[in-house]
Amino acid sequence: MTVRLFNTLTGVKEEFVPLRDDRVTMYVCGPTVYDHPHIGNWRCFVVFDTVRKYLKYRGFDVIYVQNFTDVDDKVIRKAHETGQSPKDVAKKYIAEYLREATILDIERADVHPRATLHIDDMIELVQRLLAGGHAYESAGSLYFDTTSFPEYGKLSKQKIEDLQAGARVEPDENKRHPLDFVIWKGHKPGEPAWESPWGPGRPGWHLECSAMAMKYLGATLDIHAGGSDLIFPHHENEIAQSESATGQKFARYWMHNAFLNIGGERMGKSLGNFYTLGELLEKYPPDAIRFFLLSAHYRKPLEFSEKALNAAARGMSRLKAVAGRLQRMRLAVPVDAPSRGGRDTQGVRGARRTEGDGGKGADRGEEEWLQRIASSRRDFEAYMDDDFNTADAFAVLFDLAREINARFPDSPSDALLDAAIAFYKDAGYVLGVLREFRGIPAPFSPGIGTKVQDGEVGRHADMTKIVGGLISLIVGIRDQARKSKDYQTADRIRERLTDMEIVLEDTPEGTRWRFKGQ
RNA sequence: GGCGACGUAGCCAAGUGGCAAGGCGGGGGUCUGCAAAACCCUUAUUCGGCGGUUCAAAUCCGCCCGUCGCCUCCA
Repeated sequence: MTVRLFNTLTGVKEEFVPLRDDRVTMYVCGPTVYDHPHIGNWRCFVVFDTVRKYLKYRGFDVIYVQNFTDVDDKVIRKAHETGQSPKDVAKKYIAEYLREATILDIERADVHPRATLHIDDMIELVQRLLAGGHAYESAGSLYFDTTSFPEYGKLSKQKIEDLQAGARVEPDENKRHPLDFVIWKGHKPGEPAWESPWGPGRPGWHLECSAMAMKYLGATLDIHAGGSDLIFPHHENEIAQSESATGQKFARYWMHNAFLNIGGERMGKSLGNFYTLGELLEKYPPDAIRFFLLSAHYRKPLEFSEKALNAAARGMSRLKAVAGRLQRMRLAVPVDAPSRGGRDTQGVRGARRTEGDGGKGADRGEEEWLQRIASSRRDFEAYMDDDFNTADAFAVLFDLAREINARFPDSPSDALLDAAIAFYKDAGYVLGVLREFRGIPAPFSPGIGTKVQDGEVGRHADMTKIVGGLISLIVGIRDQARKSKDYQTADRIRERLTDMEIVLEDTPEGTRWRFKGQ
């Protein structure tokens, strides 16, 4: 099987074949660093992080580039509003982006180029366009001449005439054609400017992606991705510029994600109907948020609601629980009395008893279980191969989880446990969930109620330890009460802890506690 | 006006020709000192509406209704 993906350029699902054997070059349009991204923005970053990871899982060496737009109208406006320099604004929000991306288990790009550090590359690109007759100077600015690129409109499937018809483009006297776009803006007072052969100014928005993508990934990239709002004009313009300059195809596969909706409408900064990651993290664990963002196919709109987030959190909780069980089985040392094989399978016997003999409960042998794990992995791959169907991929994890909870062997072989654990770890890596299970420490524990703040990380780690110790102490006291049949006291303690979102579970192996949702 | 999506159970959502995934929620059980967790059973004879093609359609075609996005900064 091979990976198939929907290519916006051709409008169909295609087999994915990278230009160079096992190497994939991928460019994803990154954030404009003037504020925190909202959760709708994060959908894009999470989706393409997942694409990247799956391609890596598939054995491709992925070179992933994601830019930071650190000079544009919004950055400049923010700077004026806050009395900072545009540079400081960008610096702050780049740091914020990277911190929040880590929380969502988004891997660092191989290169995170910043527009302001690539002015020379952009000037060079403008010069090539000028030399090729694709650009012209007008009133101190430089424009791309869209009529010089016959294929203009091929990505958005628009005809130049149609675009003109409805466009509410404010007439720019300096443009020869309404669709022409600025590639170099002449200097205006109060704006940052760089020297250029055409005098001081700053780069146009579309130019940076072309220049930086080609600088790090070559004239032709395998995958170029972004939100579907970027199809036109941003990506259309990138194609026009890049292909006019190089004469080569700019990107072979274009991928675009659909929006996150709220109340049926697109979540957006300007509409004010957005949630930031920080807000959601106060109520939901990061992998629940990530699961939610991947619970619909990336090309379909996804409806945001707290209800949906809650559902995702509960679901993730189940997945984490089964992963935890597998891990405890793997780590368990056989100190228990041999007569009691059941390690963490409480309820299993009862379930079997009530099941009667419907056949469903028939025990599988070791070999059959290994095959079952293998078939889950195959299903997972088949769904991901099909244009990254994360919704179905998650369904595979849930199906297997139920079976494991219901009737996994009491004494599985190491090989079987390893196979099950490896599958959940691999799938968890690709989908960006089950972080603790994968051995990656959580950036923070939401249940403790401490917000992640710069400089507080160390202190918070101590708090985690202290709180954990205190809970264990209280749980120990409660267990004493239970042993002496003082259930009134035991229940009171449990109720109080439950009120604090600390869940107690009495099992044959003793009492376990966890934060709600964990 | 041009281009492009979407409408599947209470909610989120997969499925694009062969008897409707998965998650959450609801109902009923098992287990438990009681819980929690887990498991079992159950919860859409039906996929916006009406026609058509087909042995067979949520899936293809046509029309209609409704919602949304892009065409302007926007993930």
